[in-house]
Amino acid sequence: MELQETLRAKGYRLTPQRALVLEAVTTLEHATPEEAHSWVRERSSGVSISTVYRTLELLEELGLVKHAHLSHGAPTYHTGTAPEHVHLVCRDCGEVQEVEPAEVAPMVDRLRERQGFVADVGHLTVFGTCKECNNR
Amino acid sequence: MELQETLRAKGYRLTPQRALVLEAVTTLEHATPEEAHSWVRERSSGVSISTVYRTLELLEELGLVKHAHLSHGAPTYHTGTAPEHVHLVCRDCGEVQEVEPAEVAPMVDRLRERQGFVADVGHLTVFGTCKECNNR
DNA sequence: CTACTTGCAAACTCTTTGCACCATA
DNA sequence: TATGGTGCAAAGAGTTTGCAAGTAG
Repeated sequence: MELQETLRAKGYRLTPQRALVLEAVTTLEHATPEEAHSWVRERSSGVSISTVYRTLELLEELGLVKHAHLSHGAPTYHTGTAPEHVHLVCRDCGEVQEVEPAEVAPMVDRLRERQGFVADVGHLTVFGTCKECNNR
Repeated sequence: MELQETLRAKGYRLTPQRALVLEAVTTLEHATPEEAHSWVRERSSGVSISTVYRTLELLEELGLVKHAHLSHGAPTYHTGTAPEHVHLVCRDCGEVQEVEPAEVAPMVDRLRERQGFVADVGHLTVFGTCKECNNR
């Protein structure tokens, strides 16, 4: 199993909790720590929220998950192995859309060329108003 | 005074606290609620942090200030009348750069055309690594 | 076995809210 | 003087941490 190896490579152990948290993030696709915790608890009721936080941090360090800020509150995690995508968050209806990095590529290229700044596209969240809300 | 009028137009009152908070944001250019509070306190020691939060929310509603998320923690406020700008935040050194909306205009246009999504450029923060950190 | 992990509870940071008193218009 | 505003303290989210007990390797 890949998780096992990735953990062991850095001296960490594979525990049921860690496997569950990773599975939660993978399954839910976008999960806050709270949501991941609920999902995990349905399978194994004793897992504490602290472990979820610790595990998410660990998985992120290992590159297995990434997070983005889609609201003012909690961050949302998604698998780090999934294709990168940019989040569009509508401030009126709260809807979250995912778009391909190609949509923002012109900006990324420009920033790299003119500012020497390399954008982390996978972490990018654009706030604004969606199509539906603009037509109201 | 402009602040006075803007407030009164919506039935709000001009108080010394409100004037101070706006002045803090204008002077500091980028201030977290905490930083604005400190600044205000140097002038008027009794002002409470709750008032700062309440005032920032109010000023934002009036369009006099805007906020962006430049770190995982507190939001930073800046005057809403200043020219819009995009924030580039380096995750290695923490430096915050401001660039003109023109830098991201191609992305904004593309999102509007293809997704019907109107981006709020003034709120946009791009995380990544800056020129200096890339050359290390 | 033993070092790494976990659960629990407490602590912490940032922000919001209820309420009695205060001050603007 | 009538609202709207303020300070204070307490309550809430979200997150982190110390520590004793548990467990993977």
